[in-house]
Order: sequence, then C-alpha cells, then structure tokens
Amino acid sequence: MSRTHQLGELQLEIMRVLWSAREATVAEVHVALQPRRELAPTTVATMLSKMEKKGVVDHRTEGRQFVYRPTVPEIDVHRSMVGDLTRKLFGGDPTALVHHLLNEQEIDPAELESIRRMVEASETEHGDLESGDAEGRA
Amino acid sequence: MSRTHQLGELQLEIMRVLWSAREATVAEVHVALQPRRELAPTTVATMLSKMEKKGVVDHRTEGRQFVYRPTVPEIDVHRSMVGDLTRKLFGGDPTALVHHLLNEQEIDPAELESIRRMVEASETEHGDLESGDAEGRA
DNA sequence: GCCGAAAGACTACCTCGGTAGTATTACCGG
DNA sequence: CCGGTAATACTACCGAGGTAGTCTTTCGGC
Repeated sequence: MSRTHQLGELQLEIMRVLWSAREATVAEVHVALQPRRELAPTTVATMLSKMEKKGVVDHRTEGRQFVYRPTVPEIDVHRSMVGDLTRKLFGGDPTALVHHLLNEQEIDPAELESIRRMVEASETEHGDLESGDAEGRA
Repeated sequence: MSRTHQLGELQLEIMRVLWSAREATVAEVHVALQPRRELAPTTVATMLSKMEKKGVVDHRTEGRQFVYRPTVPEIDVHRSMVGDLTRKLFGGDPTALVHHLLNEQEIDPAELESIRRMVEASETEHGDLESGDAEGRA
C-alpha cells in the first residue's frame, strides 16, 4: 500500500520532471534539471536508483537506457508531505496550518480575496463533485 | 547566519517542551517526553547538545545540571518550516498551499466556516493596520 | 573520608538525502 | 573487428537526525 512519501528536495525536483513528462530517461531528467541544478549525470542516476528502491518511480529498459516513470501521483506526495508537516507542527490539524498561513504573514494580503472565494467555493461544493481524478492543475 | 530553522521531529518535540516551560533541565525534558517517547536520558541530552550547536537553544548551569532554554520563538520555526515546505512543493507560493489544503481533502468541511471567518477577519484587518513587514526572506 | 549515584562529555552507529568518482558493459562507427 | 563512448552498476563520502552506551567528574550522604 502507498505508505507516506517523504521526498527530499532533489527527489521532488526529479519527480516534477517525471510528473510533467510522464516518463523520461536519466539524461532527459538531467537536462531538465539543467541550469538550476549543476549535477553530474551519475548523481541523477543514483538518485533515480534510490527512488526506485523507495518505490516512488520505476523504469523500463529502452535500448541501453532506462526510462523512468513515477509510480505515485503528485497529489499523493503533496498530501503526504503536507500531512507530515501538519502533524509535526500542528498536531495533525490542517486548520491550524491554514490559521498559521493566514495570520503569520505568509499570505500576501492581495491573495486574501481569492482565498476567500476559494473557501466559499469549497463550502458550497463539498460533498457534491468529489470525482477526484482531476489531473491537470494549472 | 542560518535564519531558517529546520528541525527534526524529536527536536520539535523537545522545543515544544521548552517553549511551554520556558526552560527545563535535561531530566525535565526527558520526563515531559515520557510516555510518547521511550528514550534513554542520554538521547535527550545528546539531542539538546546538537540543538545548542545548531543555535536553537542555549543553557545555563545550575548546580550540576544544565538548564536549557529556547533561543528561537516557536513562530519563527513554524515560519521557517512551513516556508520551506511551501518552497519545495509549491514554488514558494503559500496561497498554493492553502489551495491544496482546501481542495485536497485535508480540511474537514466542518472547519470551512471557521476558516472563512478567519479569512474575512484577515481581510478587514489588513485594510486597517498595515502590518506589512517588508522582509524579503526568499 | 569514601562511595555511589547522577550529570554531562565523548564516542559510536544507523539511516537517508545528496553528490559524484570509478568500473563495467554494450553498442556504433569506421 | 576494435576502440571509444554512452549507459548503468557499484562504491564512497559527507552531514544531519536520531539513538544510546560508556567514561569522567562531582556532589551528597553515611
């Protein structure tokens, strides 16, 4: 079963590449990480290996190359990691995290209105359309 | 200067003890952690040492014992850690984290109304007192 | 005055994320 | 056919969090 997926920073960056490309070779991931991350190609390969052992990606062989694919959806990782932080900092109460974000300067005041609309949308919508297969987030 | 305070789980639990007691000996921290954490006293002492090296606590000597005190406020740690996760998962956009919390099942629908009130309170608050502390901590 | 308990100091290990060098292998071009 | 290159495999190492054992010092009681 899908345990909790705690990923490091590089791992997340790699996952982002894979999530958006759906699959990629080591070289492709390496290139995609390019200017922001100045990594040796072997570093990416090693990381991918470790991530496969961890169960968050798998691969197939194509010629001599490995083509990696994520095995967990982005939303699951987000949920795991947000949930973990929520647990560690706020005793598992996500509302407390929202509270923190609203009250402790994390949120640009200009965003408040859009958030309020978001909340209101959730209020009217909850329990209605719970399809959950929404894949494309802008 | 490491303005950002990333703490592990045990470290956070220790900090919580110190934040609420304002100061405590190793033994007191150990006791406070008690039933949830079955740790050797030396583990707590070692951790406190590492945390002091890290700069999040300091201590004074009282008799033979060390009395530890937090040197960073809880809110700073919360900010650092929430900010770090926000950066890693949502490109540094806290609104996206709120979005995640509202849309991805993290929030109990029953809490939505209290959150909406919270948002509205923030909105009116910001129209009044300009608490914008321009900081630029990326 | 001496002994034992208690407190911190020091050291050791394990795991994981991150980083990369080196070894091996297999394919492609000449 | 042969060498070089490109791909993975293997190994190593660092730092941090976490966990704890052992060593040393010192205080307090009998």
